[in-house]
Amino acid sequence: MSQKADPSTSTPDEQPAWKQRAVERSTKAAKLRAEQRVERFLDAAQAIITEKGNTDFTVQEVVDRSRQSLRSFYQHFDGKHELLLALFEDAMRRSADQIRAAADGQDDPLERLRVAVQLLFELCRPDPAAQRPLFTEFAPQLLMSHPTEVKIAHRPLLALFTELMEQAGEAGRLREGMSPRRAAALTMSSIMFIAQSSGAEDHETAHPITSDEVWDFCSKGFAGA
Amino acid sequence: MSQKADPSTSTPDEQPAWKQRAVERSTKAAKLRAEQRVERFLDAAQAIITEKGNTDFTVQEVVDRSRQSLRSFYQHFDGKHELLLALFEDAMRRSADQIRAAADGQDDPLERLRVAVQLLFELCRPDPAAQRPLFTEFAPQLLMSHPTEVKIAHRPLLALFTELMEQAGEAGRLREGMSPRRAAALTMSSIMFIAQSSGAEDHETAHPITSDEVWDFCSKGFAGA
DNA sequence: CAGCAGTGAGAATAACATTCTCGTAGAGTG
DNA sequence: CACTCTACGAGAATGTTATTCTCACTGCTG
Repeated sequence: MSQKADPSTSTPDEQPAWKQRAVERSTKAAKLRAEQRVERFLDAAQAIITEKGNTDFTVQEVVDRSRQSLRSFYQHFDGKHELLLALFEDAMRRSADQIRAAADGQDDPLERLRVAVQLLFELCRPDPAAQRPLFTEFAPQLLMSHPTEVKIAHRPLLALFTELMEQAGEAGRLREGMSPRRAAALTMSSIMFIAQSSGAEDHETAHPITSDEVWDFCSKGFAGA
Repeated sequence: MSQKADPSTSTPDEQPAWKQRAVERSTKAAKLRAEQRVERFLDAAQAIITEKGNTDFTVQEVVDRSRQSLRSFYQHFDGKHELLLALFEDAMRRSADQIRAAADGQDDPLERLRVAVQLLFELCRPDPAAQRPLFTEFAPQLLMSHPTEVKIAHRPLLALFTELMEQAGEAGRLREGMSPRRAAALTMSSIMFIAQSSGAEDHETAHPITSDEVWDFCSKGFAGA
């Protein structure tokens, strides 16, 4: 459709460097503006979520709050879906940083893991009070509709846990034949779902599962000798 | 609002036996018809889900398929939500039965548990081919919007796993101080979420987690000596 | 037969996400 | 400065669903 003359190279995608730079200069400003607008949408959405405590906001609300327009919103996002995804990724990244920081306070590899496991558990828990990562609320839904994107969002956390598992492995604290990567993935999944399930406890035989129990379970399983 | 004369008893809810029976007789037919209609809605919805492989049907589709009317649908269900919940509970119950049957084929308590764990894992796994319990697709979403109802739906399965854990415990195969009930809850949560996460693998470092790995993880954890 | 509860058919409503139209302000360019 | 071109704001228009409402009918029961 838009192929212009380009007889010199076999890779029409890659323009000569000078042209790239020229275009870039011409684009930089626009790009910057775009980023600012995206940022405003993101901030507005984050604020609304924190206020309302859930992710049931309308696009209109975000638009109004950010003092921009629907027109603009859909120019920058493929849809509400992408906005949520962006926020989710961000929250995941922040959580990973927070957990890493907490784990770094420990010397023993297993202790580091324990801290990480327990903190992740607390962060994923549906806490009515602390609206911090209420994204855990819509994460499960996302997990089904866009598993690939969720995997990407989980990456920072997975990387962190894999590191911690590797350290434990080098210290000979991992079970034989246990791949650090697998162990990390399995542990993360377990923690996150258990946290979700432990949401509304209070029924019949009191279920308030504690982070200690979770750690115990993940590290040692349920089987005896 | 509707209080009629009832000078004889302090419990206006309990009518004399003859009246109860009269009402019952008068009601029985209606009740039967209602049940049939509900059943038709349920069957129609189940059929559509199995066909389409997901739960994105419209109420209208169910109504058309069951040859009834919207009017009737909302007379029998509080909304689409209740329909899904009913189907979900049903699927859970059936799965529990299936797993129990499979586990009964084993003698050793731990083997029973292994079979149960692995089968549950397979059942919860998002299999594009087998549409059987595709309810796992919307279960996570439900988990957030109506945790209480989900808990109720999980009950049969939880009961089964608790039984199996107790048997293992009596055989001295459970870890010290491990409550069968807790072990069951933790194990179930882990399996179900891991199954979900293992959905779209195929990226980078091949993640096709197997049921063996899940069993290994749940039973022994990741920690070494 | 009259009344009533349940029903079918389908229009009306409500909420949203998403798209589209029109008019404008600002940046880059000559 | 005048011109063009792009992104933007404001908000109307569309499309999809769930949910409710209206009207007419039907089968039962007294």
